[in-house]
Amino acid sequence: MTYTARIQKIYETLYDSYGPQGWWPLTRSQQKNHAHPLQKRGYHPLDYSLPIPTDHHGQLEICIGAILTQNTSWTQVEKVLHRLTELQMLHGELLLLTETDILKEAIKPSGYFNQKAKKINAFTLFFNTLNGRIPARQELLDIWGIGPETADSMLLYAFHVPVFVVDAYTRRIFSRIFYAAPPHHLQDYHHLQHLFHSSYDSNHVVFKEYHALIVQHAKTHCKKQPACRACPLASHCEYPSHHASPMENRDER
DNA sequence: AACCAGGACGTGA
DNA sequence: TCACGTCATGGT
Repeated sequence: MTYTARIQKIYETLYDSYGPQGWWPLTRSQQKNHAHPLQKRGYHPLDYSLPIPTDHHGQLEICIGAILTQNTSWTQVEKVLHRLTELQMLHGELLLLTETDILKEAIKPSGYFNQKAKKINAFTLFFNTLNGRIPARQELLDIWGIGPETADSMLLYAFHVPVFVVDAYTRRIFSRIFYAAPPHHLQDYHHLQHLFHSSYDSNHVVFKEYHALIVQHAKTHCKKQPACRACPLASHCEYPSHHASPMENRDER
């Protein structure tokens, strides 16, 4: 079985198991149609058109969220985004007028507030020059504080550019799935990204859903200490789960 | 009470 | 290039 076929099969399985994820969450997204009853606020499953290109506020919110969530849990970022919304600070111009100390205080719950305030400022300066234009990937990477994952998250979820987002979860899950016969350079961002790009033809819908499903799967089953019991990917995975947890750190102590 | 969370940057070899 | 230290808060 080719890697492409496996990548595609794994996507189908994840989608069947967890369903459409409705990423990226937007605080102001009012879902049209009748949404699923117990759906979390802000998520918009099966609506891949959000944010619409003229919704600069939504675009900015996603980009700021992408910066804030660097090495930080999303629940902390949600708190900050709601604080920023109530303070009416999620606007490109107002954000730059805000005192640095005020901004730092507002984003404190999401951690790294000194670095992230600087990153938000650097990005907002650039964002305000866009005027609705879609940025090039390299333009984003040239901004201080924006690396490959943050840039691709912005491109995919705020601007609907078909790029696959690789994160720590992606590496963890697929280093286990390809445990026995790993593709070369599985740890490298762009090599891993290419594996997904070559499996789909610039499909922003699949890329949005796939990354979100990976996050969901990493949180429920493929955790740092894996919970392989009832794992939906068990039949696709080469990781030797049966002697996983107790023996893993046997050389410690 | 360590460990983890939707990374990126600066440094030295 | 690349491994490693640093950045910070809150939840488990």
